[in-house]
Amino acid sequence: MDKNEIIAILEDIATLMELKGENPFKVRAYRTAARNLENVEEDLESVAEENRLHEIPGIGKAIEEKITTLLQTDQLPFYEDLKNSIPPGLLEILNVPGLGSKKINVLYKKLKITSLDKLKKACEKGKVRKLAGFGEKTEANILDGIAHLEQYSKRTLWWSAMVMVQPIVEKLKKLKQVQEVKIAGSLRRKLETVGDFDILIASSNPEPIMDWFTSQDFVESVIAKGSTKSSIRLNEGIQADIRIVPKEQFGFALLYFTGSKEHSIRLRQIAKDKGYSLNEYALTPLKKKLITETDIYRALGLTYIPPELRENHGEIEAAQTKGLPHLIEESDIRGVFHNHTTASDGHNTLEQMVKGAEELGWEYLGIADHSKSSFQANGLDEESLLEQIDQIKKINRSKKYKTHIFSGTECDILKNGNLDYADEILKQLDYVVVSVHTRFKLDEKEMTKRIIKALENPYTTMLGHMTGRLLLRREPYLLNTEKIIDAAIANGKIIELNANPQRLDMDWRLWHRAKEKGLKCSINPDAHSVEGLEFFRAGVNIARKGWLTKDDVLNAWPLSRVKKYLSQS
DNA sequence: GCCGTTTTCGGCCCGACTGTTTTCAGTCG
Repeated sequence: MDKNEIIAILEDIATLMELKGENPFKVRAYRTAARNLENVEEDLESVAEENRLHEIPGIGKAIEEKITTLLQTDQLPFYEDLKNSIPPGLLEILNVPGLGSKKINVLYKKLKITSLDKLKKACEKGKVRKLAGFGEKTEANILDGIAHLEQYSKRTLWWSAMVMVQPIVEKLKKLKQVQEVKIAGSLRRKLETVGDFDILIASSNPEPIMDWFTSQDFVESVIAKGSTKSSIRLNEGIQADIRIVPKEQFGFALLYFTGSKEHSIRLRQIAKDKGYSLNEYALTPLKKKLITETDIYRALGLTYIPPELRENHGEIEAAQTKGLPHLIEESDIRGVFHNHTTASDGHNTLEQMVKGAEELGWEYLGIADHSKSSFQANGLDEESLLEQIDQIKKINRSKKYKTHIFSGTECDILKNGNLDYADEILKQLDYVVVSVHTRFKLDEKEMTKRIIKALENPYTTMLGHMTGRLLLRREPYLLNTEKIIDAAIANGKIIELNANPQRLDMDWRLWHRAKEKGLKCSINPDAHSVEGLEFFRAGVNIARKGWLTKDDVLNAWPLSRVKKYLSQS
């Protein structure tokens, strides 16, 4: 059993205990343990074998025993008993907004409600409103919640979310009562997908803003409306929360509503250790005026932590010792490598793509059309590829564009780990991206071996979209990421950060440790059109979440350094 | 269930909004 499965079980235990009405602090202990386990980068089995599990924060005697049992036997009687003691339907009821463990317990005990379906019927018959602590409105809200559950429970890609929320922010900025507007929450932290939108406003006159916000065309329904906080549902089905505070509290509120929750909890603990209390309005009893987030971090003995890093993945410790990296920025990008043209499945010609890159001010652009096995993507046969190489040479020589073009390929990794072109072809290219496009269902061992073999090919430059995941659509294929990262480093290969908003692969959670081990990154938009080049911005967001600096990223290097690197690799 | 240079017992982050109540519990972020 691997770490992720154990994390899932610990979280499950927490939820089940919550439903049983267990001591909330006990419940929290399991959640904390699960969360802290996520941050463990060592192999869990070795840690367990060396009896060091209890050294992980939040893991004491009881949870250590449970993890050990799971590692050794793949099962946990305690967990099985817990599951058997609770009707599984109660878990899905937890997803109904407004229903928590207490209310669900009442429903279960008084009305024998064990599923969403039974809950719906009880509401329709008017039984729920008669329960103590429930009423007509609660009943109506439950019915409403069930109706929307399926439709609205989905998360949204960060990129799509920004498209929805930006126009709202722009309109808010124009209201005369609004002094300042900022997007907060997971959107500000640039998480790959978001569940809702948080917007924060500074104003001394909130009522007109709330009236405006809750009455616009983009509002499907108003969930809550108060003088400082309101929640609406957008027509697209996503919840948007707006919070209005006086200007002097804006920094505190921004910090608080940016989160993450885990990061905020750590900050509060640090404040408490220093004899303060931190909330979304102030750091008390400190009298000194703290205006910005930087001021607040400083008062806590920390350097400023960029929102992307606020995940409690070691950023607090680093900020205490002034050890945070100088994160890569959009303006550091000097070109991109993984792009397609009409030669394979792209929508724009080679020259249109180069012109697009030139307009972005880039020094270079890499062309990597599909290889011959990718029939579905009109992959190039050897002859067409050689023609393209010639064409690129001619354009470069003509100096028609300020942007230098590199000849590459996105070469399929065949089932056995061989590449789709022979070495004689590959060696004529400036670089080679290798990717898996077929046979996704191999088992973990075989897939890992396959990819490592491709990384061992001397002509391979970088690995494309490592896990093949499509966010909110397709799970990653099975592979051992640790082994692949190690193999890439051992062979001097780069791993791509595919910046397509649906991919963002390799995941940011893996980058911090990988870069410390020496892995280099290439932020690649996987553009299939000129507009697609813009995806590099989503890639930079994720690179920042992965603690990457411009030195870690090949395509933030100047042309001369890139040329030198590619000629030597 | 975890944790401890005040503690091995008694805490554990904190505030707004809703809907139910007549002063507050539950839920949420």
